[in-house]
Amino acid sequence: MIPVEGRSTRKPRGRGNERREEILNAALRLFSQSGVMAVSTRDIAGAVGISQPVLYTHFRNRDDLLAEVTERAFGELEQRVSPFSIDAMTGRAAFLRFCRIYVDFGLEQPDAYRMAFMLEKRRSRFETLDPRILAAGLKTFQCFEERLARLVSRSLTRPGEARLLAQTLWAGLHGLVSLWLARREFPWADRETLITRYLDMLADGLFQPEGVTPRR
Amino acid sequence: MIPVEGRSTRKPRGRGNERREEILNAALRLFSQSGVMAVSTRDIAGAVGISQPVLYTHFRNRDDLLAEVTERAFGELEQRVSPFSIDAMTGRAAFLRFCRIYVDFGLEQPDAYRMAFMLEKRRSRFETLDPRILAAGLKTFQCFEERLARLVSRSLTRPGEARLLAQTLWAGLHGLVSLWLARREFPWADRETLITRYLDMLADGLFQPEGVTPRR
DNA sequence: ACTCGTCACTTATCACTGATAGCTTACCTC
DNA sequence: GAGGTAAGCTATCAGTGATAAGTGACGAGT
Repeated sequence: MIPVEGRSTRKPRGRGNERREEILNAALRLFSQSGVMAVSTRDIAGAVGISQPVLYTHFRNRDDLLAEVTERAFGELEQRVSPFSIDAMTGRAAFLRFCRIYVDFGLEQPDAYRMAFMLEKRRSRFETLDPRILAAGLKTFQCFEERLARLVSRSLTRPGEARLLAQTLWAGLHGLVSLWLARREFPWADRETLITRYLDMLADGLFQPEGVTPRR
Repeated sequence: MIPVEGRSTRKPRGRGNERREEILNAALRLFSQSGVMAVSTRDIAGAVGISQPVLYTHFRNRDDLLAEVTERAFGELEQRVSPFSIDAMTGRAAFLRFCRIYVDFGLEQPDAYRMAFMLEKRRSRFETLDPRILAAGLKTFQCFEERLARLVSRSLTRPGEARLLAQTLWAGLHGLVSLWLARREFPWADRETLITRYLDMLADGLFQPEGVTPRR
C-alpha cells in the first residue's frame, strides 16, 4: 500500500541502535500520514529500507513499537505544557491560554493525540494498557496538574483538591478534542466559536466569576 | 479464539432475513463480551452456526455489519434520552439527571458507547464515516438537543443557540465517559465523586447559579 | 408426481496481516 | 587470515477480511 523505498545499507557493528531510531521515526511519520491503523509492519520496514522481521529484533511486537511511539506523543504534549507560566496575564486569561495549549496540541497533532488518549488495543479491550504508556501518561498528567495548581494556588485548601480539579479539567478538554477528532463529519458549529464557548464553560464551571478561585 | 457452536439448520426459502437478525444479535453479543476489535468474522459466523462467507450475503463487508450494530447502539442511547421529561424537579436537578442518563449509558454499555462515538476506522482515518452511522448519530443528537432545549427554553434567544449549547454539553459529557473508558488504568479519583464534581462543573459552566438560564 | 430454477449455503482460495524459525553475510577482533 | 557474532535475510506460519465457484434442498408450476 505504502511505497517501498530502496534497501538501506547494513549498519556497522555496535551501531544497531541507530536502526531502532530510524524505525521509530519512520513509524511516527507513517502514522501521521496514514493513521495508526492503516500502517503495517511491512510498511514501516519498507520505509526504513529493511526486511519486516528486523523490526522484531528491536521491538517485541507491533504494540511494543506503538507503545514507544506513544511515549513520545506524551512527551510532545508535556513539552508544550511544561514551559507554561502565568506571566502578566490575569487569572482567567492565563487559564484560557493554558487550556488552549492542550486543545491546539490535539488539533494540530491528531495522531499523537489519538495514540496518547484514544487508541484501543488491537486484540481485546481487556488487555491491560502497556505500563510504559501508563507511566508516560502519569508523568504528563503530573506536569499538567502542577501547572494548573500553580494557576489556582491561592485557593486550594483540601488535600486531593488539585488532583480532582486536574482530572476534571483534563476530561473536559478531552471531550472537545476527542469528539471532534473521532467524528469530523458531524455538522459542528464553527470551530473557533465552539472552542471559545467551550473553554468559557470550563472556566465558568470551575471558577468563581472574578477569576481563578475554584468553586465550593 | 471464540468457541464455535454447532451448525445451524438451513433456513426455509424466503426466511433468509431471520439469519440476518441472528448475525446482528450474535455480533452485538460478541462485541460486548470481547470488544469490537477482538471479534473476527469467523467468530461471528461460528456463533451463529454458519460458514463465514454467508455474512457477505447479508452485509457488504465487516464495516457494513459494524455500521448496523452501531446504528442500534445509537438507538439504545436515544431510547434512554427520549423519555426524559422535567417532571417536578427544579431546573438544576433536572439538568443533572439529564446528564446522568448519558453518563450512565456510557458506563453501563461501554461497547455500544465505543461504537457510537469512539471507534476508529480499521483501514485509515481518512475513510469517511459510514453515512448510516452519521444519520443515526444526527438523529440521536437531535433528540438530545430537543430535550435540552426544552429544559432551558426560558432563555434561549439567539438562533443556533440551542445547537451550540447541545454540542458543548455533548462534548463535555463525552470527555468524562470516553477518557474513563479509554484509560481505565489511570489512577482516577473516586468515580462517584468525579462524576458529581464534573456534572456540577458543567451545570455551573453553562448556567447561572440560580437555575438553568444559559450564561451570556 | 416430476421438473427445474433459485435461494441458502458450502468449500476452496485469495491477498494481506503480525509473528517466528533458521539461515547468511559482512564486519571486527585477534 | 580465521572465526565469532551482530545484523539482516528468506521462507513460512496461522489468522484476517473478502471473493469465486460450486452444491443441494426446497417449493412453485405443470
